[in-house]
Amino acid sequence: MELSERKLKILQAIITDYVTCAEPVGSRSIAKKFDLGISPATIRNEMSDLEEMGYLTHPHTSAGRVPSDKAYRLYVNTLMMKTHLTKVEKNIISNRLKSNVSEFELRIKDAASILSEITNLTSFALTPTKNDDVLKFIKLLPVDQKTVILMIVSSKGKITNTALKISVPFNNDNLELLSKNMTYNYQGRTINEVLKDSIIKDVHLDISAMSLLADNVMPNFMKTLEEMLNVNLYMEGLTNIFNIPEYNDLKKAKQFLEMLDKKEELTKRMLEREDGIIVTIGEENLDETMKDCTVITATYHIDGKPVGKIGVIGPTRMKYDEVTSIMEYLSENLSSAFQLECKEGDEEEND
Amino acid sequence: MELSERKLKILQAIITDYVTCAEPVGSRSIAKKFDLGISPATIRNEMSDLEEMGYLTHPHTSAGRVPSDKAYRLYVNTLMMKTHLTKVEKNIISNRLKSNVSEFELRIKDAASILSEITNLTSFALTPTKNDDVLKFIKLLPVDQKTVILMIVSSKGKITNTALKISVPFNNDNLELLSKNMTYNYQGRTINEVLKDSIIKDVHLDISAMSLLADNVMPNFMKTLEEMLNVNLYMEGLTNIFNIPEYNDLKKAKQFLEMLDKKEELTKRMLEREDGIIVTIGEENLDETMKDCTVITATYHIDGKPVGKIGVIGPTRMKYDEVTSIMEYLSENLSSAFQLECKEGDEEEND
DNA sequence: TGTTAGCACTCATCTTTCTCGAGTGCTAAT
DNA sequence: ATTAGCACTCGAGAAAGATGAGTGCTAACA
Repeated sequence: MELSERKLKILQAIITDYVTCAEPVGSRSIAKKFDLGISPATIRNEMSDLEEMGYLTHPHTSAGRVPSDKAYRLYVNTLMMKTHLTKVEKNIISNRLKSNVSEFELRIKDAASILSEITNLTSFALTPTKNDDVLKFIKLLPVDQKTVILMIVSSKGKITNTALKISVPFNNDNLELLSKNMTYNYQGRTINEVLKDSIIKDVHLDISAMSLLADNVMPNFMKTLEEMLNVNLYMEGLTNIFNIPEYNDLKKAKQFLEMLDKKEELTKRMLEREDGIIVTIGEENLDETMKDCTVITATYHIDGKPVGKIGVIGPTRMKYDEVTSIMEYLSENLSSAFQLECKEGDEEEND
Repeated sequence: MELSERKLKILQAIITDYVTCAEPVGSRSIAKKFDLGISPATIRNEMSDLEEMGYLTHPHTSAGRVPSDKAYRLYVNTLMMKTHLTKVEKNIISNRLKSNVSEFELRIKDAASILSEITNLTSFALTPTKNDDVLKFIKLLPVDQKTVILMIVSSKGKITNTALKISVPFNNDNLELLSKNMTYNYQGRTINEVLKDSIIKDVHLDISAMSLLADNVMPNFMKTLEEMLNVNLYMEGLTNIFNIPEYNDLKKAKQFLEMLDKKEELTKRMLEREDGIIVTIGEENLDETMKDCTVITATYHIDGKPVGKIGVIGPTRMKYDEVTSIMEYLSENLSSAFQLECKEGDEEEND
């Protein structure tokens, strides 16, 4: 059987209706709401065909039709049109992203926040992966007689520091020398390289006092590098699911929230996804617990490279057109927000 | 009417039973489970008295009795005995706090995590307030020709830094001079003082080039200080409520989660609470949305000063003895974990 | 041949009724 | 003062019935 123009129109009508009303759609209501020029009976026949073809399902005999995952897939791939965000929506997004917050992570969290507010879905944001982030310089700063701050700056402007308790005596010159030595050794290498390549794991220094200091610093340096690789996951709008009919049931809501509670797993799954706007609908999700959800992710960029993701999770019944449009706009805006701060900047040797 | 010894015993029995079973307690089951040497009929009479006195309530005629907030209050104040944590529990707590995580905030979050896992309640942790944290030194470090890192170290070892884009030319000497100047001006002052005292908001420098640089740096310095004052709230074990009979109802669960979603408000409320182990039961909570919850908070210390809080939120029916004991042990452990890292250290002038 | 009206049939949902039993409160006996 | 006995209450859950949206089929129509 083929998908005639009319079948497509009917399918689109059903999806449109179901997405907003969340109730199985009957032939009569389609005939009334959409001016297709055909009677309920005809629509019924077509619906029956569409069901046979796998685009619709039937909760039970006397209920209307519900779009299947396959139908949503078709809709996303070919039927749906990009919606244009209103100026108001655009303004909300760009204004809120124009952040009066200087902290990087907070802004990413904020992006997730905006996303959940506009879509009324549960959203998340992943902080950038630093896999191919190269070290720029390493600096040790004295705090007091036993404490040193280890500061690591990477090319993407990520700064990390840790206060270290040092058990051996040291002075400014020592620290300065070690800083330079470490910078010289690790500059331009990715964090992964430094961590994996055991050859360069030790800084060899002639003076024994310095060597002792290095012994104190190196384990913490490595630990800090490891922590730099961590990706954070922020979730927002968790309670939104209570307003979604699909989860109007304690068990379902519980399952949903418990799924999202496993943050490490979720993070892993999301990192695996390709770049760009990716939509996975129901059964398409590899994760068993997500088989009745739709996940949409978008990528944001720093220095033109995709480094992090934002996304939404919700029922398969969602306004795909609106949500994807919003995410596209939001991720682009987020990228350019970072662009302003983190542009170019790869000069060498400046401390 | 007076609370005879026997009435207290019965009340205690009812509380003990209700706290574990979550079902209204009948006279017969008390007589059976607790060897009080009196018959159900006698217990019924006493129960009737206890109800009159406000310690018990009656969902309906044919149901057993349920302890009131007043009963729990009595229990917490006088009836309850401190439970001793088992070695296993103690080990779990101290091992997990022995953190292989260097980042300060993560460890606090981890404490909340432990708390929710052991109590099966929803827990939270507040990061330290930095109200009376004094600035130790300020340092500006060059990254590239347009970027400078502003680093602020406070006495409690809190380090913050921000990458600043600078629109005027600068060199190492400039930065060094400005760093020293700022350190000299703000060292030893609390963040609040620096923020409020408008007199010292500007660093006055003779050389005009330096003045321009300072103009670039100061707004960000102030912004960063403001952000340093922020207290973070971490919540853990949100989905635990789904295992609590009291919230076995979509509406209740929703209300609960939505209450916790208002993080700013919650943070404020929790900061207002006194130090030490504080228990507020049901109606005792000022917040309307918490009138059927119990909140317990404990304080952790840095340098002997109470600076942050951990807490649990759950139904008024909870194991007060266990939970408070756990929280006491946990908060003490958390304090001493920080003690190790943040001890003394108040020397001056070292950069 | 495609479209439509008509009608019997289905089945989830809502409401009502009924039954069951845990637990009380009262009374009278100990 | 305590307790046994018994009638009474009332929520919870099961069973039965009513409702109505929506289908699927058939036969008539263009």
